[in-house]
Amino acid sequence: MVTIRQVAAHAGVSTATVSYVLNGLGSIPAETRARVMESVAALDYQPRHAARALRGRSHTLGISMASGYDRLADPATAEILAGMAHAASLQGLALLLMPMSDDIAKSCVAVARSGQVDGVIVCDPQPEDPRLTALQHAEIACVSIGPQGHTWVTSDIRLGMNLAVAHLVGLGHRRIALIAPDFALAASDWYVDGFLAALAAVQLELLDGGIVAGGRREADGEAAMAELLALPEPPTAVIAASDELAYGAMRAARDAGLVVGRDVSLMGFDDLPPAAYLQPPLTTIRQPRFAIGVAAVQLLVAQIGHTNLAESTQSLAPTLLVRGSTGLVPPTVIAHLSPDK
Amino acid sequence: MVTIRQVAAHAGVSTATVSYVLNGLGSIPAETRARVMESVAALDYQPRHAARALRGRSHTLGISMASGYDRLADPATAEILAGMAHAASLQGLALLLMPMSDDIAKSCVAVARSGQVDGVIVCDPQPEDPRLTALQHAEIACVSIGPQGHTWVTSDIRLGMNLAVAHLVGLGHRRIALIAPDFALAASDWYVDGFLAALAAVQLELLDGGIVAGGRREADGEAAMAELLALPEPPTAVIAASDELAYGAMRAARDAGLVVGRDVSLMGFDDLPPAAYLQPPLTTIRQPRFAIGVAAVQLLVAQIGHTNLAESTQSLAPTLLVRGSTGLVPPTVIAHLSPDK
DNA sequence: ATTATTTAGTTAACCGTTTAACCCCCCCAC
DNA sequence: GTGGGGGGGTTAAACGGTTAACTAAATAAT
Repeated sequence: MVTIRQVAAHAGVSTATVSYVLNGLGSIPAETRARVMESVAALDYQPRHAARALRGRSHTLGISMASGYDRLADPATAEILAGMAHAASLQGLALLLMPMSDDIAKSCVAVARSGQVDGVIVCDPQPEDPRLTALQHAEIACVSIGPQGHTWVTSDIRLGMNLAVAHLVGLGHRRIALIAPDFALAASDWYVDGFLAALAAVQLELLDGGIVAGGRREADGEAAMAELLALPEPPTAVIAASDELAYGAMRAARDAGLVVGRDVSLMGFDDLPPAAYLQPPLTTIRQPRFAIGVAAVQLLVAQIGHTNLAESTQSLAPTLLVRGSTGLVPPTVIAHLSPDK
Repeated sequence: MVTIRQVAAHAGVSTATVSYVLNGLGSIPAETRARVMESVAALDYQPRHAARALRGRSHTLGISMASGYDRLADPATAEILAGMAHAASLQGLALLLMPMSDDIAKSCVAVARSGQVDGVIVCDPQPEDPRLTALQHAEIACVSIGPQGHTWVTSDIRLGMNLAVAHLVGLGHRRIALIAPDFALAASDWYVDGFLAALAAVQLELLDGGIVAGGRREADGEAAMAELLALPEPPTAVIAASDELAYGAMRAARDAGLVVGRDVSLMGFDDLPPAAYLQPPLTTIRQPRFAIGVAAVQLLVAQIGHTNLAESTQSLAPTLLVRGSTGLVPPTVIAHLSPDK
């Protein structure tokens, strides 16, 4: 193991000089600098991370996953992770997947307090997430992926809902329903609020029974869609608050003998991998997951630099992905509705 | 910041005693142990990771992704990652996503030599991957995900191919073709070899033109399937070496007016998220990705412990997932073939 | 009764960097 | 000629643990 002392001896200078050269500090003339760099190269010197971290920062950001490994295996999470890795690499920072024990909040704070990471990105924060309160109490820099805590970044669900409604209205739909998300979700209100606001923006009234409780799983979407189709005056278009709900909704529609995209329009939210492969391919709102990862790292880095833990939040714009599951409002329905107008 | 010295003072012992208590070493009577633990709790002491790593190991495993963040965003990679996280957590180890620069091999070795990680898991190793040679040269413990280097873990493709062929033969198929994978893939030979071996095992001859060059992308699968269907005596069942190829193959079959699962059987490999949502749902060979991640961590830990870098490889068993894209061989074909027998 | 061993600790030397504080020499201004 | 200032370094004290080597007392063996 080559140490800074050996490099110093080889270059005929003190260890301090070597350190200054390597960190670009102090006033070192080019000639000395070159000599030191030569010795570094000749001895193939690699500074020890632990020794350096013992004084300063670790230059590592921690990623705290909610308990259970399914979150990490989730394609959506993976994309966020990729964004974080990208942004971190640009800054020369490493990312630490924090180990999780039974008590995540405790182990999460322990790793941060041990100085192994300079800050923490909290994934899938629950309302009143114990990790956030613990981290804040320990005065550790942290950013959450989702609207929770003092600093967070998330997808602008309201905007997404607006895009969805506008798209459907553009196709002639007037009777639009919403399959709501799991109410345990931190952003669940945003879907409903956003939907109502979007309807209001185009002066459309909420359908009777036009917002139906959904959930998280495909089966929930199926049940919700069945409920909507059983309505006396069913909607011509349905927005599901997640792709997974939409998968189920599509099955329910098909079971009811309807052709999705023709007889009824259906939209999802998220753009998960299967969306493009459904029959018909699912029109959906793509969440800016990569960008969310990038932004989270940037916010965290900013927070680590200036120790003022100023509140700072960011909602990133999702995008509309038009595929086959949405189409012009069926003519029969238009005929049926026109007398009312 | 509470240090071990403060804990020692509080408990009325030396720092050595505190260290021994915390690490479960030395001969410390229960009474003293309890007193120390009380002080630890009272002062809310958290050992500094860097200080501890400066002498011993870092208790962190590095994960090196091939350049480009798409790999990290890949659902398959995410599942492997989840397995690694699971196994690592059980051992109290953290996982470091190593930052990547232009020269991955160099930055990868640099992080390991800096002691920030005790070993490296190399994902998506290419044939003659520079990371592997560099790591080996630096005598750093490493395991690759894929058959490359001295220690690796991968899916047993040959076994998977056997399962696939056996399944199709069980349905009465005799004319089975293979859409081969990207030949740049480290395990590409295994698909072809495994296919041939599986045919031989049930005394079936390879169809004329029964192995067609595939690739990686969906479009490759589509072209390959079209080629197979244009054969004078087309196969009744087709195995694609990846789900992605199968997606394309399914489209080609549909475009040719065939109903997959009835007129022609189609299988994939991998079981990616869309597979279950295709029409019909894709019968496929599920790779044991989570288990691969677990095994990789275990192999790496073993290698870090005993410094003998003994070669050690592991092929984990994939499983057959029967869905709708495979079915009994069409009766017309049986009729057509029976005279030959 | 004396020696050997075990128990229960302590002391202090590391681990490899960073960085505040200092030093020396030369040049310049007054 | 002397004081001030800066360029180009050096010295040594941190940083916060771990652990080899040692000590002192108690217990066991001969």
